[in-house]
Amino acid sequence: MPELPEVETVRRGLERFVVGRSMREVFVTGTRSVRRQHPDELVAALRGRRLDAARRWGKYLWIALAETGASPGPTAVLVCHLRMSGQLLKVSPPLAPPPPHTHVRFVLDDESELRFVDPRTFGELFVTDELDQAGRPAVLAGLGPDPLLDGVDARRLGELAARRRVSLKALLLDQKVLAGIGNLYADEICFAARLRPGRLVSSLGRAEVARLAAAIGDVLAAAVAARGSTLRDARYVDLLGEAGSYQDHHAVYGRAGEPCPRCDRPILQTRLVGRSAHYCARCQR
DNA sequence: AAGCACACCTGCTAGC
DNA sequence: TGCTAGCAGGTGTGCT
Repeated sequence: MPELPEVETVRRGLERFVVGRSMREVFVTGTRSVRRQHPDELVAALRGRRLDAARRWGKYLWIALAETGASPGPTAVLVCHLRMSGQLLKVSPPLAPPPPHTHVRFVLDDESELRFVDPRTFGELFVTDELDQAGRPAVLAGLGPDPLLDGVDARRLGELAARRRVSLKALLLDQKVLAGIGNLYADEICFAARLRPGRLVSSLGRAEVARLAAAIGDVLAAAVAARGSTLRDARYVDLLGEAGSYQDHHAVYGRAGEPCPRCDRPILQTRLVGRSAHYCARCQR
């Protein structure tokens, strides 16, 4: 499931292999992946545009568009969210036929193709020209700070935690609090912070909040360095189809019954805010 | 106001 | 062996 580290890895791939190219043609099939606007509108906004930059905020990804040749036209961006099963893949010639669940194809000016593949069709693409002063899509204004781009403010986190009656798991998953953490990294962060995912956040002490803030930054940075997590069943791969390696460093996620890497007691699995949660009852309080 | 359950999907897996 | 029910989860919506 693409979360911040996976989306960041895809972004870096776009920056390296796609930025600077132009879109020769765009093909949209099906009705699910482009649903905020008519596909014709998206195609018209993209055709002939140069891909100028790749940016990210939480799990949202976008590509800044520029006119080719002539003076810079009105700035617009192509926004993408991979949700559960979305992939952006760059395929160079000779072009294999698009795999099943390929919903959008961008033909680039070097004869390569960027593809949006998404079996579960939760992911989406849209074009917008409504940007804030920092050049971010205005529709994303509700997102909280990005832990990687903005850092984690322990004081703000502590103040938020003090006045909310939710579990730590729910707080970490709330994209208005911090943007980019999903179910997998929420569990890994809780383990690194030695806090149970079910802990009520209003009960956290100052030292515990400090541990939490540090763990958020540490876990996400390590996961980005490992190019994200590719699970057995999940289909996350980077722009060129390469798997990540952070799954080899998971302490708790998907490891129910296996020994805790710190104390050897079996990892427990439970259910919290409708999600699976994994933790060590001895190491996490 | 804020927290919660549910819908949206398809592929995989456990269990019969 | 073959079928099916259940599970996986990010976000938006609607209910309590």
